[in-house]
Amino acid sequence: MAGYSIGALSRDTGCKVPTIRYYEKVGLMPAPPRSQGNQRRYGEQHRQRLMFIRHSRDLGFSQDAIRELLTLSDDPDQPCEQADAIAQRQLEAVENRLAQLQALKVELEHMVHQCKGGTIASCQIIEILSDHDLCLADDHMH
Amino acid sequence: MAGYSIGALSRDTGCKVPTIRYYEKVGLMPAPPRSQGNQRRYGEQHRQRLMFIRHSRDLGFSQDAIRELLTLSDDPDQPCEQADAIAQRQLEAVENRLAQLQALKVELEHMVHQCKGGTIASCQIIEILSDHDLCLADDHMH
DNA sequence: TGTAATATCTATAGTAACTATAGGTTCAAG
DNA sequence: CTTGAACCTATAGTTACTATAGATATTACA
Repeated sequence: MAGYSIGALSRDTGCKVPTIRYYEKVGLMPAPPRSQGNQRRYGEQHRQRLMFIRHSRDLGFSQDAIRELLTLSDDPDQPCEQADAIAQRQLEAVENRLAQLQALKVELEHMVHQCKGGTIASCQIIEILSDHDLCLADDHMH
Repeated sequence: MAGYSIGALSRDTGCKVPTIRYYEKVGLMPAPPRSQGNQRRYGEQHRQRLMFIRHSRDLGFSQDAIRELLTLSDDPDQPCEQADAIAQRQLEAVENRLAQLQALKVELEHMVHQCKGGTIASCQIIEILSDHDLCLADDHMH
């Protein structure tokens, strides 16, 4: 019986076995042929597709975005504007998240440096968390 | 009947009504007294506690971390080492995430700038996503 | 005081993106 | 041919909420 087992595919791609089955269930991966005993048998095109999915996930693309990208990549004659737009959106999201985390880091550093030991009664960390006015930026995320 | 309604508390704290009920269910907020008709009635101490929770969430603390922090703050004579440790841990997590996002941003920018329009067949975005070797850092997160 | 609009109540299910578990079957090596 | 690892399905759990449905309470206004 030719083809990778799900475990081999998993080792090959770094994607866990239950995750591969999950991707099949949600339709990111096609249902592969089965062995006589009903076990999944994958081929090269499955490996490619799974790599694409993992790489996209690593880059923070959502399942929905990946679904779009996969549909696009299945149709090589389409203009690539849409793919570009998806990537642009992702880039913007990442940039926003970066800015938020930067602000957050500053505030956490502030909290940590304020704490000089002692008891909770005088703990700046608890105090800062209790009183929004004591924090540096009024308007963190959302 | 004295006290805030859940809606008033929500407006006051910026925390959605179902979220307040949810916090009660998971034990972050205590069950408040009820009106004759079984509606929740909150007081000032509830407002304080909810603010603490929201602010902590905004800073990215997990529910578990907040639970710890709340236990600490309920016991003002404890040394504040533990609160400091929680904040430190949180700071480290934020720093790691920042580094990851930086790498990610670079790669997305690379992808986006490579794309010069055209069709999917020649689209660098799809190509980079398809072939891990084309990406800048081999080893993004996890 | 009556009524209508708004707010609240509970319980349950859904969200994203998986991970873990239980209980059973198949495969590959010795 | 046996045994242990890998595989199968189905279901439940994770985090931190959000949404829904159907019933009751409160409040504002006439």
